[in-house]
Amino acid sequence: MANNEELFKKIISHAKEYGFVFPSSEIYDGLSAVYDYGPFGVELKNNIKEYWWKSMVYFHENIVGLDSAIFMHPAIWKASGHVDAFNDPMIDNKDSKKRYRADVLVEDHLQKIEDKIQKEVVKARQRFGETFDEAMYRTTNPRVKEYQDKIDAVKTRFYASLGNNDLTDVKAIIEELGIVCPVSGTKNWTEVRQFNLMFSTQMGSVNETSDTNVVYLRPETAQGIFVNFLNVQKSARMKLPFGIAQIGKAFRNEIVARQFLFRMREFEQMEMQYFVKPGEELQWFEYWKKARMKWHLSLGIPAEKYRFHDHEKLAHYANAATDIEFDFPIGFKELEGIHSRTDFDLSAHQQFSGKKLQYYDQETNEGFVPYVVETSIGLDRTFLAVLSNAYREEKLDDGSERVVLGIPAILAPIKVAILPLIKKDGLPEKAREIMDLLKMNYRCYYEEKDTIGRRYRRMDALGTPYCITIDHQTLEDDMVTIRDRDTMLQERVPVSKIGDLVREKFSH
RNA sequence: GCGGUAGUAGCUCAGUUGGUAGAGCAUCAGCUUCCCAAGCUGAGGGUCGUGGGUCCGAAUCCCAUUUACCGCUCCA
Repeated sequence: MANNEELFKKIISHAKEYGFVFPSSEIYDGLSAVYDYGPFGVELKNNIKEYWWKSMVYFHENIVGLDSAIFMHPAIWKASGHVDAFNDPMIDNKDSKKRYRADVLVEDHLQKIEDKIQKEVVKARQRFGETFDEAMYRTTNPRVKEYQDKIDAVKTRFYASLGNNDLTDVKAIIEELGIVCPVSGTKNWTEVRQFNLMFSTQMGSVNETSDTNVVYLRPETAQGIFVNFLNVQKSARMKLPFGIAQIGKAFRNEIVARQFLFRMREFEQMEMQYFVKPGEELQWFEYWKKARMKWHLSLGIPAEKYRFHDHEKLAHYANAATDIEFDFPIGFKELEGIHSRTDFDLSAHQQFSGKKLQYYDQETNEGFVPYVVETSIGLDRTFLAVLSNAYREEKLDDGSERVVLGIPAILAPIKVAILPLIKKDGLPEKAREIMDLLKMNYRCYYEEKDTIGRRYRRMDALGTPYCITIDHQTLEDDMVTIRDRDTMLQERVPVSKIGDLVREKFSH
């Protein structure tokens, strides 16, 4: 385990040192759990996107793409359940480290006081019999009145503060009431905080803060697909079953966001929602489970790095769900989710929008709300999976060491490095000619500084699969050497064959 | 969010009981070099995470804050 922590740290610093990933806003001390992709990181990330997009959209005639906006109508998040799901004021006791809902804490306490009053009332009723006037009693008996006043004073203020989101006052009320933690028995509380996983902002006039102007940064890309279901189906003339694929940013205000790219507050998803006839969803669920695993394995990452984790407790919207987990240096963690979401989302939007979201089946002459099978993969997590799987330190036969990123060739940020053995005698000019042959189709990297060995090591550290070296002999026989990143073997080939050779190397 | 640990150059670190910052590698310029890092010469780069405080004087002591890591907690 300790070894893996070390490895994880090495990967993080390698990612920074070689221009893959930087902490966000670093010169201002950084911003927690936000990261920027550097010159080589963005290439790798784009390659992952392209590889996924092609496998989904290009390889399936019945899957089409979409790029919906990050801002969406606030009612969408009511319909999806995101607004209500996570909207409670919370408070922690510092001694017991237990977390409570602040409103529940206060209400429970008020209830306890009310219970005390009730006890007195019961006693009094026994004493006074039929003539007992409870309302009168509550306002006249000194002890009961004290309790009652306490409740009355706090109750109105409490609900007003809750309604106004005045969390400071909620905290003040907890302190004034002298509420103690049931576990630790102390009053050592943190501030009251509103936990809402959605980031919000206002649309329109900045001064207007009324609820109607609030818009959220989407916490998932899926809803953009659902609300466009009919637009896509009709405009692209899709028939069930069919899918809509989308790559895009999503935002979640995680309470604890940590572990490098694994849990970020701003992240990117690659999602595909597959619309099917009701009753067929589970067979499609199985289909996509297999298909997605196949995609992962096609990257050449060993199968033992992956596993399925079937959900036993299903979310409110699903009738089957599994995760594809990856063996990160921090352990097996979720990389992709495959969920059978039933008709939950489309039905909810149908209800909230008042618009029909049905598919009309020409064969049976009936309309119905399709069921949905979702595949949702974290782009940043895939990036991290590829990077951490690729990182290795090797001891070579001559006793020296090298750090290599064994990134699958098709995803590598730099495909080919062009290296003149020395930087004179016309070698750089020849190298540029070769670069011109390749740079239209492959991300190339030209380098003439330093000894050839050092340049090879630098390319290894970036994960460049092939280095083409130009030497004096090249000027005579028009042959270059191609050096393989993983085997470090070299072969000598004619310049005229380079195009074909490189194409062949990247074709699988 | 709570608790613990840490933050000195791009990286890895040194900095003695407080006395105005150093090494190696890396980077850049030039030389040298005909295939697997660490050849030669020179140069640039740090208000020691940030903000306050104590002191004649703070990288060093105190407080706050921020970021990262570890543990707990949370994860519709």
